[in-house]
Amino acid sequence: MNLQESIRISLEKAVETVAGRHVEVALEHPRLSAHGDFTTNVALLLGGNPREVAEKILAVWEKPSVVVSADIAGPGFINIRLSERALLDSLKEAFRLGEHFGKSQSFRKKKVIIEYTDQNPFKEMHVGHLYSNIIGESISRLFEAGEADVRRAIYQGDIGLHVAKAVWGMRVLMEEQKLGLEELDQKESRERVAFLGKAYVLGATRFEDDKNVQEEITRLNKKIYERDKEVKEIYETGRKWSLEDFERMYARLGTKFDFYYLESGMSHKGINIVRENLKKGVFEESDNAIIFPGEKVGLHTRVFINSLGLPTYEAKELALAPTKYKDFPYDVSIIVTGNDIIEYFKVILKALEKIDPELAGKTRHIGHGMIRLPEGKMSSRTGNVLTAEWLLDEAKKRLTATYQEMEKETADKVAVGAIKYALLKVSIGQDVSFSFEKSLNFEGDSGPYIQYTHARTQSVLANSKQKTQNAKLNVKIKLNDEELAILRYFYRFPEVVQQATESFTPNILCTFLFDLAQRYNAFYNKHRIVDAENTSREFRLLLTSVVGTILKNGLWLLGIQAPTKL
RNA sequence: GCGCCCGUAGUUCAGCCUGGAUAGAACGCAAGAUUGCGGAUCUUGAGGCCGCAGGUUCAAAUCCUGCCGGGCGCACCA
Repeated sequence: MNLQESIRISLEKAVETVAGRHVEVALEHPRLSAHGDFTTNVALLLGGNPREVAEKILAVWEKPSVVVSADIAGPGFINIRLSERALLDSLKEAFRLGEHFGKSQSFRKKKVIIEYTDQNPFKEMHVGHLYSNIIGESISRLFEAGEADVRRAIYQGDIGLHVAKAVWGMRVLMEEQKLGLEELDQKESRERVAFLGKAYVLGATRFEDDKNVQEEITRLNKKIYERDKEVKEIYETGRKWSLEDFERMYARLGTKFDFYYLESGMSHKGINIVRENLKKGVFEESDNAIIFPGEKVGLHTRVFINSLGLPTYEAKELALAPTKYKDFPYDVSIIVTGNDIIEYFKVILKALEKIDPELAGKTRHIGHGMIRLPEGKMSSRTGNVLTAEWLLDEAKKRLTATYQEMEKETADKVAVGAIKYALLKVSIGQDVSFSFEKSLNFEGDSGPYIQYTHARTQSVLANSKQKTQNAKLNVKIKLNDEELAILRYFYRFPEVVQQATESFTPNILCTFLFDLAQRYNAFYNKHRIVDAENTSREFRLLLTSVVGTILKNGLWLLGIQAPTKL
């Protein structure tokens, strides 16, 4: 914000006079509002008695008019307080910007590609994929708010043993239930994928238990690779069901992909890249396989092409990077996956660094944690898999049971928002303990609470006879401490968005929105009762309008819908 | 054994990258106010050797080292 800039620059000038050299001044927002709007520890860094140094700085500082006071505190911090006028001006500025408040040009014209979700056809979306999706979508939107040119990508494992297991299971189930492909094809999308899910579990279970089945599935796997006539139709139909159902889910989640990459498309290219670089000495041969000797650089040694000459995940990943670049010459490439493959990615990036240092330098891997459900148990063996769909439906079910008057469509938005918020409010990389009770609670640090507060602002504005557009702020009014407290808080929004984007931390945005919502509710709860005397109507409406916009924009950045009525 | 991540209030988590003031929230708990309820709302409060031990620093939850405890990964699955 240029408010902050002007203070910093003038302060640096003062410091230069005192210290005789240029020193960068870091202006921070103190944790306690009693410590002012901005604070700096520059006096502590210059040497000498910090309090004396601070006094000297203050003596020569030509304060911008927005600064009303500056004090020395503690060991030598300089605490700066802004004038009411400055705070009110920032409110008006935010109001003027409206929908643009929080947006910036920080990433203007930067091309950013984000790969996330990475779920596999023939299997249902698991809660882990859901988590990846939620993070990826939010990061995409954060970059979009900075005017980056963003493309969303998904990489899907459409081939491999898991597919063969599912296809095998399909055939068995179809025979048992005397159902044909056409018949199944008529069914609803949800039923079809439930069938696929069942088929996969059957195949996976029997694969473990029965040697004959194991051989059969292995043979089937090869046939799928070769697109053998025997399996072509069933494979392609199953894949179609899967991919169609994914779209239904993406629509529900509010996400949409620009690029779809299939693992089967990377095999050939991956092999070529590895073989070429084998000659250049990037890779080595060992036990008939081609490996990357990661141990030499403190990483794991990994196989890129196995002894049968087939590319592994790593080789395909090497092919994916240039493929993406060809489709969209990016400045930044972000890949979101579970943190269990962090070590693999380090190896892949190291290999890529030797092959194409530029691409490697643009790539950033983000590993997220696992979802823990304390109220239930995880069991993938029995078919009691925790699917994303189940999680969303369960949340919706619980919500409608408690709030029976809520419209179904709204309930779904709130349920999805509740889950998204619960997952985004903790830092990426940590495991998340998910609790329905806490996530769905309309009180406390939850998605529904933010959505509720947003809806409240909209209803306040709708009920007010006075149009906010015409609201003129009487700057002569004396604001009380509460009012100032909210003003001191909300104008940091653009800064928070910026920080969340740069460091991939949507959780700080959650914290901010929650704090703001709390302050607003506390303020409003009082004044709808007391009314008029202590605060001006214009001020309340203007504030409501700005807070509403921030909550709306903030929720959008998190990928959460903001209904105007709950 | 080696590598990576984690350990903060009863619980779930921020804060650690970039060291600063009294370590913050939420839920839960306790007390009070109000109320047409054992519900709702508001106010206040209690609750912390920041895993342990060293080191660096004017200053350490934060940086470094060692240890203890937990999770994950360590060559032809993704």
